[in-house]
Amino acid sequence: MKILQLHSNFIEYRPIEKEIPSAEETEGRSYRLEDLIVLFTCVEKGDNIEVARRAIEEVKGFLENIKVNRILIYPYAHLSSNLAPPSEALRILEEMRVYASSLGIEAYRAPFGWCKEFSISVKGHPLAEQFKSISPGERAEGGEVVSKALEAEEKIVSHWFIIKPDGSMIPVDEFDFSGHENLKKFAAYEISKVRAVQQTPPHVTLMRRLELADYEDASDPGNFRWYPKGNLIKSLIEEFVTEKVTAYGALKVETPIMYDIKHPALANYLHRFPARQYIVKSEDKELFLRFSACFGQFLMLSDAQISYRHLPLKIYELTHYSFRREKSGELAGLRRLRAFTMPDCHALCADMEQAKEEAIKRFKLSMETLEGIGLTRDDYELAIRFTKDFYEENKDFIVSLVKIFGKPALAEMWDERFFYFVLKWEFNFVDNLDKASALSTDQIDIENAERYGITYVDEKGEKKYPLILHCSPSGAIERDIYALLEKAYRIQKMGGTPMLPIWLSPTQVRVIPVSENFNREAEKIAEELIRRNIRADWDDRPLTMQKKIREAEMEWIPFIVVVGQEEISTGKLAVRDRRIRREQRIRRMSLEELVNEIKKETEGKPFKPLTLPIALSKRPRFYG
RNA sequence: GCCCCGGUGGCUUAGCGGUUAGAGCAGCGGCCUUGUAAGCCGCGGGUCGCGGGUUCGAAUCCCGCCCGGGGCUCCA
Repeated sequence: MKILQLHSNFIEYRPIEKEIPSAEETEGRSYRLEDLIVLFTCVEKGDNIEVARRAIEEVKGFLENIKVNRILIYPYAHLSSNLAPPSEALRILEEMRVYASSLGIEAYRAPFGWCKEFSISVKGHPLAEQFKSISPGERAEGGEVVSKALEAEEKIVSHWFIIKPDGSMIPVDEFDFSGHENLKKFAAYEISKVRAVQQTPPHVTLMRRLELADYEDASDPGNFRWYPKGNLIKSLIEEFVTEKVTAYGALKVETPIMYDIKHPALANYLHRFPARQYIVKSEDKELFLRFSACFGQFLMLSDAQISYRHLPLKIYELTHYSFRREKSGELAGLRRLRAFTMPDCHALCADMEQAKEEAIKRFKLSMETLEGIGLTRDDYELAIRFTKDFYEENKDFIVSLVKIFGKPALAEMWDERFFYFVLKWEFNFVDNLDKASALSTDQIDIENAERYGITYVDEKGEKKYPLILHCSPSGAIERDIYALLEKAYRIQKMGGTPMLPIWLSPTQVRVIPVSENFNREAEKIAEELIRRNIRADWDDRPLTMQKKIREAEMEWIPFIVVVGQEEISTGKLAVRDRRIRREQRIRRMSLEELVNEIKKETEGKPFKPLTLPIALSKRPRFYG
């Protein structure tokens, strides 16, 4: 159906003569209507009642906007070369009028099948003239790749339980959540999907104030800019996760970020994955930007020679970036982005026994990863999702995950399998707005080896399809930072001092001279700390010491060293330790003791220098 | 994507039909120079998100778009 929609001061029309034998009967007089929307409407082959109604619903929205409630449906064949038969067209036009009337719109229809003369006066505002095209069964426009999984998921029947570490499985509504408030929030979020908070997420304010990251208007929503401090934190976490995963034995690789949308193995997978893609056009090809490392790794593995002796075979990539063109309303600060950095580790396993064994290793790896980043077991909740069949055959395995986790977990059981996996678990963080987001996750995939032609040769020399585990031990790096910031905010709200883990603090030690006379000493101390691989800087700006301390505190710097005559004479530094409560916050210690304490605190974590000048007067402000 | 809310110097904001749009912070210039969360004075800086409309007159009212937030929905 095509509609030319005109916001008119008036229209006058007069039927002259019948164009077709089936024309409606009508008086030959002139008709005039004022202050209305005229809909020159063309019914096309295949249009149905649903199209008629949808057209009216769209028009109704417009009527409400411009505060008009009168329409004229004017049959107008010239808008299409694919006309519906006249009888059908008449039926649909009449349906439009009746439906409009039922919605309280004052609706008229010009007679069908006549040659008419008309005069019209169209208003001059920008919205006055519009063209609409409505086709039957139309869902998304623009020939976009819409996931079948998205549609399938709407039909999924889920059963919700809480599994306790002792193995008992209790329907969610019978579980006593006392002592498990966070799990209660998480379960409520997952099941009822109801939340009623309306405010900027705390981490968004913090990521800007701390000059970590910000929105970039010139890009697509959900694509962020990262300032030096944010980039440092992000790359430290990336390196930490990479070290963990490679220590676990994964082979680190790199694969392209875009793929041909028409590639046979990929086209199918696209439909099985519930996400929308960015499309890049290149000459006559269309490519989609990856939303995970799956394709690249699967294509690589399908070309590899793999023996049962190599299994379980682990392969890893840190996707910088993965892209998911989430609907604009779903984006939220660092919690939900369109471009994000995600570690993705696949494991090929010979059979379900090996897969379960490997899954347990990865489960532990994920806990160690999150806890290394700076979250504790209290900060995240476990969800396990599986099919009914899988549960019945692998109950012990599911319970063993909960046992390792050590807290009750939310379980979702599906009657049927809609996805490529039979089991999936995630660690979820619940934020200050009671929203839950997945961090670590792993899946047992029973479908993609075959789809991608990934095989291994077993003991008998036969080709077999392995099972594939898909794990992100930390989840998106941006989301880890979101969790750390939300956690810090929560601590502050409860009267504590917010801070980042010391290994992630952009400045670990700030040196402040009591006056300009001690600038030289302050600089020397900062330089010495830097020489010892500690991120130190010094405040050389012409401000009062009090103000410098205040600013250092607002930057969440873990250690502030004030240098004056006393320190020079005694050789002991006055160290303001952020981890300690107000009263005893200042500790006397030597530089050596300070260095050792930081080294001990950050042991086993990667180190990178901060790429900002050591002297604060040389630093630009990126925000505020 | 749909619905609701918002966008005023770099940041936080006042003004919400009627003078040259006002402030704090930051920046710049100067003064001050020893002890743990804001020292003092001065100066510069604004197509009031963008486009259109209404009006004698628009930051202010209307429409569209962009960006952000929230909700629906969805996910790492």
